Amino acid sequence: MSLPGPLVAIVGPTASGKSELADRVAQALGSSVVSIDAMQVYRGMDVGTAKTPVDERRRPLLMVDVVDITCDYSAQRFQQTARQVIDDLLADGVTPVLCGGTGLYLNAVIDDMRFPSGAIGGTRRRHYEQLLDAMGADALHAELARRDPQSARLIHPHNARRVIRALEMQDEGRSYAQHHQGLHARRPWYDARIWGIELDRDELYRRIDRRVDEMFAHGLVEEVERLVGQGLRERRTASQAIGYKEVLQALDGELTLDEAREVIKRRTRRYAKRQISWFSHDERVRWIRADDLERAVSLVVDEVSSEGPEASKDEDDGTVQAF
RNA sequence: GGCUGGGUAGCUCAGUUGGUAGAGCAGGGGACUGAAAAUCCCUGUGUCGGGGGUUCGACUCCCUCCCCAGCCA
Repeated sequence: MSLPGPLVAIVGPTASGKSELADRVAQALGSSVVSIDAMQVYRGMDVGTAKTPVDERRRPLLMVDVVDITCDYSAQRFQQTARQVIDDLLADGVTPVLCGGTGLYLNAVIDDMRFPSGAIGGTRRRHYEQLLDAMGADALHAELARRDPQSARLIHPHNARRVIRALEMQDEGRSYAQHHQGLHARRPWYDARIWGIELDRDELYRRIDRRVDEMFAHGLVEEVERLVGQGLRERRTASQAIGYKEVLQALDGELTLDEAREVIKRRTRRYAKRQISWFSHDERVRWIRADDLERAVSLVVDEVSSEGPEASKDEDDGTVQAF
């Protein structure tokens, strides 16, 4: 049984030029772009997430502005809605163009990733967080080791966030270790053609610096002020986003605006490194340089259109290490 | 021109009574199934400004030159 598809995915580190490439590819395919980004889902978070402005979009941009910042989103919710969106496009006979840098969300959508069904968060999580404060990370990890030694072995004691998650799963009668597959062993859910944008580190960092400066020029501070009125400070997910967190600190007088700008750049660089690390361990990704946009567009487009939706077997066709 | 401080890892600096160097930050690498732009782990050799000398041995002492900062002319 062949997988649904095909679909195209453009991935890569932040500020590498994914959005433009994806938009152009979607234009060529008469399709839409599906954003794979944990922060662009939030309504009102625009300049800080580098969301392509409406009037610059050649094709519809989906999976952005789907919730208010007061909502604490999750990978599972993203999986559900994004798959619905993708399936609708496929049903219309077009090739969806996914685009984004949130590795977990990408894999949650295009791979067979199953989340436990129980509820999340709420009082139980608060309970564990209080426990963490009271006993410390090592003791909490020891508690996990007592209840679920297999999972405890997979999680570093200091990674309290994941320790808590594993304890929650244990409460649901599940084990983190059972669901854990690592990045390598994932089964595809869709027939996805994944392209990664590659560029020199120096050039990437220059682009990041430029982008951050542009965000300030385009009203990042005003955007944050506006969102504060909507409760940004109280939200744990939205308020920790790069750019938002630091401007919030600046508004609180903990940083000067210039310091905030530097911290944002540094944090973005590190984020980019994590993205590269995540995507470079997926063997399906074919890396391309986007120096020549036209060439990149036709490379991606030709690859799907030459085969047609039928010939979509998920085989490793000699993986072009494109130019 | 004279005096006084300084010149040690990309940056800021430590370096004990002479035994060929070490922190913070930056940077690099990695993990990853419900917060993921999050969370967590690993990672520090550089002509100790140049040259000469003393010494078994000098980043550490002496001489000299170069550079920087401040003060005095």
